[in-house]
Amino acid sequence: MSAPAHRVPAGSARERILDTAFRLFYAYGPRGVGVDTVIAESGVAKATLYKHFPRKDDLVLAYLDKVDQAWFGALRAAARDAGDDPRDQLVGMFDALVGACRREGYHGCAFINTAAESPAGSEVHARTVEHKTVVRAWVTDLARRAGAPEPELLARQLTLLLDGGLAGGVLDGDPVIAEAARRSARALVDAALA
Amino acid sequence: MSAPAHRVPAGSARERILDTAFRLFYAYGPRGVGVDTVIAESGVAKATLYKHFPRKDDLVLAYLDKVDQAWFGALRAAARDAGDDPRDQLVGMFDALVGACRREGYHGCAFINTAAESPAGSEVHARTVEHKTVVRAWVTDLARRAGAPEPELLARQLTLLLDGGLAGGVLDGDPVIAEAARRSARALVDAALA
DNA sequence: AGACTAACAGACAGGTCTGTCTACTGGACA
DNA sequence: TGTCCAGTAGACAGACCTGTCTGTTAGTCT
Repeated sequence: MSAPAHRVPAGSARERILDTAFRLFYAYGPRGVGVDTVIAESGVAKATLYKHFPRKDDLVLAYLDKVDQAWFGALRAAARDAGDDPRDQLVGMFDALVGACRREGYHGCAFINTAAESPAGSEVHARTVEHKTVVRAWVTDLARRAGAPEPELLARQLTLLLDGGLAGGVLDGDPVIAEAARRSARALVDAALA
Repeated sequence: MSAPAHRVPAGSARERILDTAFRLFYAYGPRGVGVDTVIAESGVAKATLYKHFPRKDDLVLAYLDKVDQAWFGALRAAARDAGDDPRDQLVGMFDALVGACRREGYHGCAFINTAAESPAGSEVHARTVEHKTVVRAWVTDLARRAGAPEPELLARQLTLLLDGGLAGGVLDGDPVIAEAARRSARALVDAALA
């Protein structure tokens, strides 16, 4: 079960690279950060980086997977914290957005930002679509359990608000945006389940 | 009043450059298009481009101004077409989003896309904030005239929907997104003015 | 005719980027 | 002791990018 002991710090180089890439890519966008910078900041040799991530794109995709885990996790945690009623959970997930806005270095949606600088048919694009689809499916399920007559529509409306709140974050992380999104969510949920 | 006749085709070179930049920048992002490409596609000499736009950034800013005119113009036109009631205009402006989604080559919000690939304190960023502020001020005015008790909040909520709809456009121009935004707008306007 | 101006054509410098390659280091295992 | 392996260090090729500069062409005004 335990990782082979002779393999030094269990992939520490890979993790250092990915952590550094996460930080830099989010702050400046993948295109705005050269591999040399990632190498320098993570204190790793170039050959090591290219061994773990043969193309820079592989590193970008790994970065997006990391973002997906973090963001989707935050959404589910916020929904869970809102109680047992799916109706409250649909609104409560917006606390993840409020929290994100408050975080130092908040810079909007990593997926949208990355997709914006990637060619149309790229893997990055596909991965982003996949992420958005998974999140929306989860929200749709929540809406269905809340008893919404048109769960797909409500999910679409709520994810639209999420995207809008995240997109605006590229400019400033004003929490008033997240609050407005939260209040919109409440109004839409109430209207759908009236 | 008329432009000096001796000045050949009235800045045709400048316009050709700007039109080409508009098309290419929107499709691939300013960073994804080199000045050499703009030169080649607009059939202009390099010196001519750099005469009209001393730095590439100047061209990017001119591009954003063009986008601002087009998009803000489309929003106002859609609102105007919705009738005289400010309440209907607040919802009607979403027809601009529906129209944009349907357009060939639709690729989301040029401002957000460009801001996503620009450093934090850049002129591009400032111009984007300015654009969003102007649009929101206009929506706020509409909300006030519609009699909303909290026009700033309603405007924030509606522009959030606009941004969300536009942001999602980087991935696909599914008109169902714009329709969902429109229906959200109706629900939010009704809820605010109930 | 002469001066001016807008634009064309394209070489060039200097920098950055990705990705490859060689040579070396030190620990783990047989 | 010898082999393997992950990692370090850094040179290098080749592409691309911005911005500058030189020289030429053609039309317009005086």
